[in-house]
Amino acid sequence: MEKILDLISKEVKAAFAAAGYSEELGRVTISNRPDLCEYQCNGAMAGAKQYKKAPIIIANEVAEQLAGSKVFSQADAVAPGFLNLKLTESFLAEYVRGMRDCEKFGLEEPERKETIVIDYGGPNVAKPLHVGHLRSAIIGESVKRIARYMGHKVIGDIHLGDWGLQMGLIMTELQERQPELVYFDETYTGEYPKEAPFTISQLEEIYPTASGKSKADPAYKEKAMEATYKLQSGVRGYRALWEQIIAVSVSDLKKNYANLNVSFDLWKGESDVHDIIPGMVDYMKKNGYAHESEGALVVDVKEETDTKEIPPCMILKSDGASLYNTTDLATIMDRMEQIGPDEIIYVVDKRQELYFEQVFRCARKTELVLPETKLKFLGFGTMNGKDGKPFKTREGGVMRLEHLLRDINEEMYEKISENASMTEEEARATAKQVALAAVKYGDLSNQASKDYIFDIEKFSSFEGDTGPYILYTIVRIKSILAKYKEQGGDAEGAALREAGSVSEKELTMELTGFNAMIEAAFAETAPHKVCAYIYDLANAFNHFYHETKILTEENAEKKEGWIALLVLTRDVLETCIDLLGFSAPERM
RNA sequence: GUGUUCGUAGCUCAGCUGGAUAGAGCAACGGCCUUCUAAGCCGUGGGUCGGGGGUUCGAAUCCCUUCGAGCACGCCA
Repeated sequence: MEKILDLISKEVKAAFAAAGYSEELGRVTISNRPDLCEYQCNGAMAGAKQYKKAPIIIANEVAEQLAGSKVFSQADAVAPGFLNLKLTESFLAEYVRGMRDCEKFGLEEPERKETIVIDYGGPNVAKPLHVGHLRSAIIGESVKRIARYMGHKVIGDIHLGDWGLQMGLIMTELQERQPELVYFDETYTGEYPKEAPFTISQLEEIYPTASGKSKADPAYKEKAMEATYKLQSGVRGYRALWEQIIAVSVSDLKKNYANLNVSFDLWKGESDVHDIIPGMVDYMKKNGYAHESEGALVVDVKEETDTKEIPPCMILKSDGASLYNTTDLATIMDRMEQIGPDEIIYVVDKRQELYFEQVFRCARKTELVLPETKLKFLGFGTMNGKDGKPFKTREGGVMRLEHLLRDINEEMYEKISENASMTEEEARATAKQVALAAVKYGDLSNQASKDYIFDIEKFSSFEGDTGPYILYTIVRIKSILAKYKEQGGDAEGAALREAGSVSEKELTMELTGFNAMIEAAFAETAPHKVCAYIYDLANAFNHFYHETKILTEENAEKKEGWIALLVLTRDVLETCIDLLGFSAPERM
């Protein structure tokens, strides 16, 4: 379906043309003076100079053309040259009926279905998820869902940190503790045990211990580097042990991400591209892209238009070892070969922006990607505590994601058990659902690129612009619809009718903005636009709700129309929160 | 130092592809529950959009400048 603003603009453009002016002036926007009109067009003022006429004269001429329009019940020229517009109820009802009968509420399929890889999550194996991983997961998941809803083919890749020195450190520490393990016996040729010789909590404790030891003890570090080398050169026992570490860690990560309602299509990691790195480096050397600088192998990525010196992209360190750049470039190469995406989006801490700029330029220059391949950096800001400083536990340490969620779930459970009469089981489940909405909405309603204050009291509050408020609105609608059905009504089959009150019309108009909002949220990778939209929609609904007694309405036709409007509102709201990555309970 | 992002109500944030009187939420104050969930709704107060200059019929929005804050800047990831 065409977006409603385009449809209206078409009408006004025709009027401009008929009055002898350029069509371009007829662009319509949503009114910023809702007390005066619903939509407005400012083209008369823009065209005043070109046509050497007072804007109000132009506006009047256009308004005359619009008289008797089936779209506008009102089209007034107002000083100094605004064109104030109101829609006819019939046009609006027609549009909203079309919306309901469409697959995705009138959202059109994209002209070209693109393949998009979204790189988010980025946890490290054997390290617990902490609050720093929260934003990438929440934002990435939402961006993925929005792109998919748009009709694109979207692949979410977690991009695990599963290679390199950290793995060597863990294995070294394991060897210290359990030297008798067969993995370390290089003469062993048999099968390795299926059961891992450690649990996830042991693993999580081992890494920081090993990391600490290697800093204090050079010999220990040497051993870790050797272990890393053995792993990377494919020594059987080390590979087998590494696989165990990955397996234990990944199953724990899956559990944690599932609690966040986040899922990945690919669980690829840095290790997956290890084997293709030498070939890539050769290719860069042979084609003259890479050269030596201060002992390291680099690719220059400066451009003439730069306002600042951009350092070269390093491919190999002066000791010949690969580094993060190398892995990321190899990952791009791998993705181009395996998937061939039109676009890759990185949902990463914004502090890495310059780094990714280098990588992107390097990938382009070395033709790892096609000229038309889009590489997008979606940087997010820091999650701060109420003091405005990076979020910490009360003790000043890094907060584990698990603990954060546990605390919020508990707090929400207490609130819910105060109000509602539910079984403990239902209250627990509802609390979890509401808590997730609180956290996600709290994050996503801010622009991703900005730092934000993680204020759990604010987010989980039942008042104001919060996730719980959105859920509450949905639950209200569901409750009415359930009662309607109890009375024998057919809610899903109810027919929409023309709006009979201001609040009903406003709610309807809010609904019509859905497709344009989704397109904007996708184009700008901006989930916060979805939040802003559902907040307005929820407000419009609650306003309507308080003015309208639905179930007690005598006029059956009116009642049915309202029910139909509620069904559509519920469906749009639930679709939107699904795009944000959470869901609503039946009651709360 | 260079670059970059940002500065909007007491607090947290929208608005920024230029349009009328700059919007929400929280906090404060005042109303509305025998009626579909008051986790709601309605209202009041609160602003030199950091300062200055420019472009424009018209600027929170675009340009310049200045002050302040965060962040980044080749062998970490």
